[in-house]
Amino acid sequence: MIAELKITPLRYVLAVVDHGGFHAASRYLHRTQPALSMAIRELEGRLGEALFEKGTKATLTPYGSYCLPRFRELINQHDRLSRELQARAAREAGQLDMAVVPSVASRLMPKLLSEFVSRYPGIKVGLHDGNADFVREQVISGQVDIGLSSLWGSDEELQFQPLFHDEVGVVCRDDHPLAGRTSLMWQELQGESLIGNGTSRLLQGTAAESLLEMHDLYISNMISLTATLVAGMGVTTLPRLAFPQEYERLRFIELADPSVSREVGLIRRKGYSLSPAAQAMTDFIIESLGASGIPLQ
Amino acid sequence: MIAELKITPLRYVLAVVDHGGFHAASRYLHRTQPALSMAIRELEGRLGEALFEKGTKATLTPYGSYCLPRFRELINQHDRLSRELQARAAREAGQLDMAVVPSVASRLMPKLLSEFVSRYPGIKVGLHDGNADFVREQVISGQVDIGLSSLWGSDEELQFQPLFHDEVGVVCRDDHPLAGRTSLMWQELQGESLIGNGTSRLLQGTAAESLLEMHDLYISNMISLTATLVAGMGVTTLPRLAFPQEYERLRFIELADPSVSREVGLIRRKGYSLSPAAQAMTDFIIESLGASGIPLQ
DNA sequence: ACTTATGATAAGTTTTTCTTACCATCAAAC
DNA sequence: GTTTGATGGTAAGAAAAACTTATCATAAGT
Repeated sequence: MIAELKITPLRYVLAVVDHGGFHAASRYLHRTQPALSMAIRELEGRLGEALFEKGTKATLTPYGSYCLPRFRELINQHDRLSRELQARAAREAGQLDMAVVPSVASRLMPKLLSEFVSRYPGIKVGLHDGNADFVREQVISGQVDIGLSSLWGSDEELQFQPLFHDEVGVVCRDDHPLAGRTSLMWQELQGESLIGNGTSRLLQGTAAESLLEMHDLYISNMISLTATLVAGMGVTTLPRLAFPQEYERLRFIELADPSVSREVGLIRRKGYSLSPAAQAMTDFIIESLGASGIPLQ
Repeated sequence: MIAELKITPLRYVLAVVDHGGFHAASRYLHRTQPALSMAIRELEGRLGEALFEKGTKATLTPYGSYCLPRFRELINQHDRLSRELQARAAREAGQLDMAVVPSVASRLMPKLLSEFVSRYPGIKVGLHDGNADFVREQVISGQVDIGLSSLWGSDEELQFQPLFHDEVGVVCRDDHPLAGRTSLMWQELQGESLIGNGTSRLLQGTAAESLLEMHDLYISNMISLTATLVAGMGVTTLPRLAFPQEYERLRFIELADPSVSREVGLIRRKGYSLSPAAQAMTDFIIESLGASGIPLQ
């Protein structure tokens, strides 16, 4: 038979000792003195030994003296835990990991993260980037709490919350014949040296699908792709967010017909709720991107 | 505001997880299922975050998964403490120190202790021996829990529980003229070479008091005293318990007139209660010595 | 479709905890 | 020496908490 030591009576014992009496302790605890007497007597009954001497003064027995620091220790452990768990629930502490596609990582996350950490100083964020399949995999396996990417088709295991549309356009060097245009139709790309990349599958199922067959070159790595474009070896299609602004010689021209876009949104496991920290990030992202509409300049 | 996490609802959470559901857990805990539902819901309210998913299955949320091992840890600490304190109260564990005079240490304690440790296998005993003043000092200062000695006069700080009378007699070598006697009167010691020792003050206030003035020699150390007696350099007075039986050539002769004795008993601090272990020892000693009457053979 | 699980909810009961009111004891103050 | 103001303990009833019974809605198994 193991006695259930409730935390409250232990606190009463500490208070009586610390304040030197039942009355003083009762004032401190906002309880009446008999409440303490009875609770402590109850505790003594459970333990099978008196904690306080019978006399008029509130003096500990040797057994009580032995118990006191142990009570204090248990209470401290309790309070520490309670505080920690409450802090997590209140988003004042915690940890979250998210997986995002590179375009989001480089164009969206810097500003988002800096605002997030200043709003939630206690939360630690882990950011992992990779292509859409990587993001999907990480979310499904539970390696990360949430993902930021686009999803093709519906997924049984995932829940997708759309955030914004990212229009696909053509990227070429500034001396290319099409470079000065603000928009164009897919037919105008006939005969161009078109380079495929990881986002090319966005064209599948659109009027521009036949462009996919024109690929002489397929480059998945973004650095290689841009270097190739800068070298003037061809053009490619990219969502606007994935267009690397930092290259002066590259131009982005909207694809007006057909209008092709990917839908970027939050990805999470279906049927699972989020950790408080991940929920905070989710709410924060929806609030940030939802309010400002299109997130890019 | 720090939330008070009661131990019982934490146990409920563990049971639900361990048994894979509220119903299974309720059977295990001998509670009804709504009791668990409500208690856990209450706990979730305190923490400010759900522990279980809302769906039909009893699945932990990520927050719940985070909490679970911490709940388990707190409960383990609680149980360990509860068990330990109860074991002490039940005298199944603990520690006690006692101070005794050398005669008690060598003649009484060996048997007493061996019986005590077999009766209370969990209790550790520390035995410290010294003269009556040492015992008194150790008890008053709280260095030891109890003392076994005789007390002269009443002491404000000490409580004395008499156990038995220890008669004073004369000790001499087997070739001494008095050696064959079974009892004698103090006058018969006139002219003898009387050696004083730590117990000589027992004669104070008795008819034999004048013997104290006859001391040519005073030897406090027992080994030295016996060596001197064995050397035939004189006689001394000792309580029977202090008479060292292991010396073949020494004889103990009762002092019939006046009959002088010391009262040996338990000494403890007045107004303080004993630790469970010390109480066990006290009870044991009273039971052992009280029943058998005179403890010596 | 029917049965049998699951957990949630509502109302009422039991148990626990606390307060009010009072008592006994002790110590310092008048 | 009595009085006063502390101390803590006790008893009865009120308030709060925990639990049970009864019932429901929903999902999964047959």
